[in-house]
Amino acid sequence: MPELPEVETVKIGLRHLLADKVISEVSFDWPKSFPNDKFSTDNFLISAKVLTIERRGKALIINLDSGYSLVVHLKMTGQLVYKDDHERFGAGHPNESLVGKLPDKSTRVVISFKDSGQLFFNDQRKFGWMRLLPTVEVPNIDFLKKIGPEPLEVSFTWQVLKDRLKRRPNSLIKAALLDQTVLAGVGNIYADESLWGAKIHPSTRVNNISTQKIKLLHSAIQTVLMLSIEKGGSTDRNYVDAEGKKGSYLKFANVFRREGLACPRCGTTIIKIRVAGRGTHICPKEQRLIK
DNA sequence: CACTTGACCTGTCCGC
DNA sequence: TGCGGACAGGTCAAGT
Repeated sequence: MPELPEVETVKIGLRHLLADKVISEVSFDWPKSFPNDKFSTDNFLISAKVLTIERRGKALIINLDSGYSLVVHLKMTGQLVYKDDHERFGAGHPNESLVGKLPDKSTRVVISFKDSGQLFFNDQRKFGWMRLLPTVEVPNIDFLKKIGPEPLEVSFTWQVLKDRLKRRPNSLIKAALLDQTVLAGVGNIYADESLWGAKIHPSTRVNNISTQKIKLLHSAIQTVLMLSIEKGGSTDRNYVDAEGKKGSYLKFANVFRREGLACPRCGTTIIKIRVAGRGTHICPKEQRLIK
């Protein structure tokens, strides 16, 4: 589920919704979703105020004035949704269906705030996690320690992409793009969309991709990610933003989940194949495999 | 060592 | 309707 554009959208939403909020209570039902002890939560979560919220790859970091941070990874089906106590959504309101019914059976963690409001961490498949740890330790957790560069930073040039891909010279390009240590934030949707943009077959070995194609791929990754952030991300099944709203990028997608439909460039029927163990969407005419 | 495959979970959809 | 199996946006550990 949430890839870079979705997590970025959640981040932007939470920055407004949680600004200066003070935590009053936390509850959780599934230890793997929130593996923290009572001592830490009592001393560094309860009564702490939200300072800043950042994103690194697909991880979200909520910094508190207690010197601790909440690090969240939504994995496939995670949601971070804020609900104000006084808000009441009527029938037909876009938020009514989800936010009005929270908590529900997928709710793993509830964080309540002093004046008003609650933050719900929902996660149907229970792959996601939220961890409370000292802010200075955040960069040292395994996931963030090994993660690659942010693809939307100005420092992320095509040469950087080329260098990063050299770490996996014999991998299929799709597997390399999904590897968070190569670059941060690209998942299955945006890998497919970017490879279509650059007209590269996802099973092409990294070694066999020309510099010219790397440049095209670099540009396609940035274009696709920026467009998706503009559209509030992609909602395929579960994803919603911090207000419970769906993202609309998939209306603009070129190949992802469009098998059987026409390639927007050439009209050839898009097919779905399996690459690197993942469902993969391509235009079979434009994305030819070069061995 | 580089790379690929299963495991972690729940829910939905599709064929019989 | 019911049941089994495949599949779903991610990341590790364990396998080759």
